Amino acid sequence: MTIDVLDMLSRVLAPQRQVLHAGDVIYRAGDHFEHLYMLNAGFVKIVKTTPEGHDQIVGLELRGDWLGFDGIAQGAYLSHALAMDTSEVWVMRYDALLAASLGQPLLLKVLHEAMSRAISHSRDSLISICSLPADARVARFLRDWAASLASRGLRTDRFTLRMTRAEIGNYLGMTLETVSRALSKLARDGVIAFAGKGRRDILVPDVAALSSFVQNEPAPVAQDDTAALLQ
Amino acid sequence: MTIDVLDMLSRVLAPQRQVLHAGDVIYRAGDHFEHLYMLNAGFVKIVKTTPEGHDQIVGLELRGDWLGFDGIAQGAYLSHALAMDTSEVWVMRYDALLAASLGQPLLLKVLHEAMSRAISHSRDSLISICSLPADARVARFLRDWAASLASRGLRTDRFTLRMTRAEIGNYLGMTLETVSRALSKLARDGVIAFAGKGRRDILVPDVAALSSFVQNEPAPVAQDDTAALLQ
DNA sequence: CGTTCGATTGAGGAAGATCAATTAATGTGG
DNA sequence: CCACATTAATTGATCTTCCTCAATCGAACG
Repeated sequence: MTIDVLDMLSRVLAPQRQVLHAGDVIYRAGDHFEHLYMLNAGFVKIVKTTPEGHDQIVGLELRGDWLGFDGIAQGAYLSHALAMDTSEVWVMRYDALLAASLGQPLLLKVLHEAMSRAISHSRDSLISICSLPADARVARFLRDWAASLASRGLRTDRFTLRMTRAEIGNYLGMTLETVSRALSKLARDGVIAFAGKGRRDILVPDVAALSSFVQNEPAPVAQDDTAALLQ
Repeated sequence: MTIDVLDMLSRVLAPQRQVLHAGDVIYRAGDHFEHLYMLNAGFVKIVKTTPEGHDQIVGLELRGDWLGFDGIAQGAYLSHALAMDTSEVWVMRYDALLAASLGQPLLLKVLHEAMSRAISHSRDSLISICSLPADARVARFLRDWAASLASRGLRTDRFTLRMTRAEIGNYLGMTLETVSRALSKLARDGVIAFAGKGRRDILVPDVAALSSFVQNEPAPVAQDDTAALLQ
């Protein structure tokens, strides 16, 4: 389905293609907003610098993902987009996109659906951080990653984390040590296994086991179950 | 500025107005998506039920805010929208909105800007939860609330929290006791004060003091400052 | 006036951060 | 190809923050 979108964009807009290498910047916070990007290959992280000067990873994007929505509101991007691997983005002027969407309602539809998904996704991240203990958060991260790969037709029983423990921890709101311990525990429990020499190649024999690990973690932090009913 | 948007929507679409009372449901997760809503008055919370069955507040909306974006992607809402006070929403069919926007590019512009802001806002919430200790998170919550009121032309030196400690804690990812302790500490430090008999009326003599409290909290949890530079 | 709900405050405990040491993988210059 | 430097990852030992449990207090309401 994301392939359809790529297809359509390619046909309707014939966008300029831009090849990137690990470390390349696609846009930076503060840059004048003019373009949206469609990631056609590779791996991109979205980073935001906090007022206190720390970097926080707020998104990890793969093929078929849009980049740059956060620039629309203020006419400037509010985050950095950085290639973490050899990647290809399609560069599209926002105004050209809007113009094209007048004659191609489907284009507007996919654009809105992508923005809607982006809202839901960041809300889900929030929920994950608020309501799951560290181990389960790491498990959920791996499960979501596997699901991401699956939706793109890639294998999910074995994949390579192309990021450091520190980056994973930053993304999930915990320290790199906690990430490492969580991964070790998951491996000890047989939910995942390591392949290769470095410990970035992950084997997931059973995605369902990962999911049930997320569920069965004892600690439901949340209170306020009456929130939906009261007031 | 949000007034302009309300103005335009009122003129262009003449939307149906719906009055709500505390506890009324605007939409529920799973409901068929058809409408977007513009909140013209009152106070609405967006709640999502986690797979584990707990409720998490993912948004608090005031006058000028849109409701329902998360329904676009899947044709069904993914969250509940609940009035927390007497409120008025304008009900707009999404397809009518799109149709109207063809002849009124400004309409599409404000719609996109609102979605863009929604993405940025939930990312900012994530950052707050990931990178600030509990006290600072509460301080930031109050500061953001004051800023929200200010942008709507309301007074910021005194306002009423129309939610319980449990709801605030749920929204901020901490327990109600921690919220209470944080508020007590802020009051002890003179950054805020309580007015009235109940402890929901907050005095903020100096918004800047709140902000500096957020900044000066000793604990920068984040590591991975090299994230933006490496790889 | 008692009941109920929300808020505060205290004491103890647990999850995870911090500090520190070790090992493994990668890269560099000789 | 090897010694050496560098970065990433693991693991352990403490320490801090915040959660949990519990008691008290206040306000609102019938």
